[in-house]
Amino acid sequence: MTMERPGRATSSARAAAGDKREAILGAATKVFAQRGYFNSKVADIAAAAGIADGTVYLYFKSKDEILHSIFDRAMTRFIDEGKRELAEIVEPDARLRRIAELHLERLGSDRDMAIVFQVELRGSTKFMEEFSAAGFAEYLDLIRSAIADGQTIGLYRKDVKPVVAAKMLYGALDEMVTNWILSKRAYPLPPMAGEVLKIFLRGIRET
Amino acid sequence: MTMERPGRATSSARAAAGDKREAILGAATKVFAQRGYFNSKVADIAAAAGIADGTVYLYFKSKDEILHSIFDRAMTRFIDEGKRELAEIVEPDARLRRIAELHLERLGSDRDMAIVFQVELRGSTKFMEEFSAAGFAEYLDLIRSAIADGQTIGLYRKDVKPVVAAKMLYGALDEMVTNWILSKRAYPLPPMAGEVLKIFLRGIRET
Amino acid sequence: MTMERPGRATSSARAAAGDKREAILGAATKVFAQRGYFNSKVADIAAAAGIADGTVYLYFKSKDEILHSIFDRAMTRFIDEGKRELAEIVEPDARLRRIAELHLERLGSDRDMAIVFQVELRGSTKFMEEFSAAGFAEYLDLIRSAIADGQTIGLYRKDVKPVVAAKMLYGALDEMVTNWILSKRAYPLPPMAGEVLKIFLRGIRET
Amino acid sequence: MTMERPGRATSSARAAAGDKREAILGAATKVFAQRGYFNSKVADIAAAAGIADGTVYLYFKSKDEILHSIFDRAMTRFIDEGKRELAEIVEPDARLRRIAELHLERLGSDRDMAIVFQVELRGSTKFMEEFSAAGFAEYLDLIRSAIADGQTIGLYRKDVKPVVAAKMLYGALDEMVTNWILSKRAYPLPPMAGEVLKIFLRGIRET
DNA sequence: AATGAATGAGCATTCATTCAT
DNA sequence: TATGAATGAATGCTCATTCAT
Repeated sequence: MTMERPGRATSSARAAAGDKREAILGAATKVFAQRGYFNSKVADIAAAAGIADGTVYLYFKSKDEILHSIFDRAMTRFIDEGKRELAEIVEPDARLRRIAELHLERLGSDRDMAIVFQVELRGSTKFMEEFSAAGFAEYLDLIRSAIADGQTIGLYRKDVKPVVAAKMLYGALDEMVTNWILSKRAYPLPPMAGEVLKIFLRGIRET
Repeated sequence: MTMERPGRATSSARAAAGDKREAILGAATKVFAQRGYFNSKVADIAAAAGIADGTVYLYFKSKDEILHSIFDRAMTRFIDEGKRELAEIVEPDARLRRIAELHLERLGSDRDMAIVFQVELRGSTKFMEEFSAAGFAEYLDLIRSAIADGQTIGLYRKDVKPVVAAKMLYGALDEMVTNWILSKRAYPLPPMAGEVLKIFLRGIRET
Repeated sequence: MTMERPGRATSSARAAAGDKREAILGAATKVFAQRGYFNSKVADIAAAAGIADGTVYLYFKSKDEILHSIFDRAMTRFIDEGKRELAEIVEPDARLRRIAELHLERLGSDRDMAIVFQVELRGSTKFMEEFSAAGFAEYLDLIRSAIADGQTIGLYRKDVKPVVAAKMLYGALDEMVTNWILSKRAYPLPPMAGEVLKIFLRGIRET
Repeated sequence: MTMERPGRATSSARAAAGDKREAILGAATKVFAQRGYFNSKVADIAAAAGIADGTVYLYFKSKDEILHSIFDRAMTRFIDEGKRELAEIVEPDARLRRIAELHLERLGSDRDMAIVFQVELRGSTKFMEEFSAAGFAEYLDLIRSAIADGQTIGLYRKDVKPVVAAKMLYGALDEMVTNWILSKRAYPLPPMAGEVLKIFLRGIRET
């Protein structure tokens, strides 16, 4: 990683700017996941990224901004991918299923990232409020509208509030992730989507 | 205040000691809720409790132990109350309903405590693991067994795993609390129990 | 300094608060004089005062505040003493002479303090402006009014502007101090007052 | 800009080098005057000079050397000009007058330079000592010898020490400059020379 | 000569914890 | 028990300087 063959040094150095930012973000994700945000030193992150302490500040204004960037980057990716994946799915059941699967696939594919999302990002009301205001509201609305659509076409019960049902599904998925993180056993997370939906969809289905 | 007549010193001191311990715990809950665990100074807690900084260490070994004690105290109370309340309820639906209600009533009645539980206690995997190992497992099992009972008597579907269903219900309730905390509007939390169960119970019911 | 005989421990501890503040101010004056404000570490000051680093912050909010306090303390003392000394002197020549003597006596009696005043306090326009606005204006006015008085009674020439003459005297005294500080030879500063006045008073005297 | 035809490279580069050195010195004077030496970053200077940070080090060994160079350059200019201007003036009064005028003209014509001289160069005893040893001694001697000459020809009092009188004049002029820098009002500095001399020359004149 | 990304030593300040009274 | 002054380890961030290109 540090040593490069001479012949490739130039192209490698050129790509370095973006790479280094990514390296810091990756290192920070790992470090935050292991020690927690407040217990992580900037020096730890720099060391994990293989750079000098001061270099961190060429790419981020503060330790706090690193945490925010981890969140922003992941959220942007997640929402972009989500929109693309859901673009052609109109059937409510299918949409909710895809949402749930994506949720667990995404977080289940990167344990460190998941830990940061489930644990570190919640360590302060300040951040949670920002999180709420940012991507979360949009995400929750995605679920809510699918449920509302299902009600419109008579697929789902009209006596449940779509917002509440959406929060419920989100909360259930969220709990699956948290449990997976804390579990000592290593099991695949995505299959839990089916388990949750088995109950949830029956619960909101019109009889 | 410092000097007591010998004859009464012991009992009085004991009562005072308990009171002061409670005062610190209460003050800490408020302070942690407002500023977050890592941003709270022991001096803040002492000031809020109306005592000197050093006195805190006569009752707690460290700042960390205060957080733990807040959790332990609340969890003990919650579980005790839960056991008492649920002692005579055997019907699964009713048990789950009572559990959900208690969950939201308890946290909905003390916003600061709720913030500490929903936010601060999750700021570190270390604590979450301890939390998991401690009361949470027991709590989750309470839900799980009610569901298993429901399956046994043919009330609930046998194709859902009780553990998963239990986590799902817990996650849903948990999300209701988190949303309530972060919401700018002040609404009563307990009624959300009904909303959640409306979906959940239908979702696990045998048809 | 650290060890006290038991019998005096209490009163010593009681006096400690004021003493410690003084100790820090004294230590800082010495350290600033030796290394310069910007090159002095708070740790240096603490060490020189025989206390722990953090203790400094129990008495001062910042390194900057220490410098300000050195100035304030000295200025207050100087002005108080000046007012007292000058209270009964009305004759302009005598007043100017006493002012000049006090100026050089005061700074000549504490070389470190003098260095801080002549060198460190001038290392920034910011501080010089504050200095200007604070005691300096008052001090200069003391000189100015003595000269103006002299003009009124026909002792001093009316074709010189009192403000300019005042600045001139101040500048001359100031230069004596600066030269004294930088000089390798150790000579008494106060006698320079006579030398300066020999020229100055003749310069402004009505013929 | 970087590539030059071989034939012209040397002279062109040499000129550019000198220009760039000047540019850095000019930029540094402005920056130091505004923010103070210790609060100025080398990056600020480079930016103000329109060059890259690293380029500064092709012309100066350190930040400190820049300050020294500013001083050296100005002092050399000042002394050269002084010698030229004073070459044909032998009459003591006239010499002192010309010295005072030059002093105030020079500093009064470049406020940033004046600030650096009056404020920044005095922020450390170390520098002041060097300053003393360098041009200042020579400058002071210029004044002193003029006064001594005046004594020899019976123009000035013999009971004043030429060195003290020289310091006094210097101190007075210096104070005029400092006051001018700190003043919020913008007034011409050179006329103050006359005001100062009006008093000073009378003060040293033989009666 | 010029660049500017990278370095890493350096430091003011905070705050959990201790302990003499 | 209670106090609160004192401690000193800990750390985010800055910035003069270097050096590969």
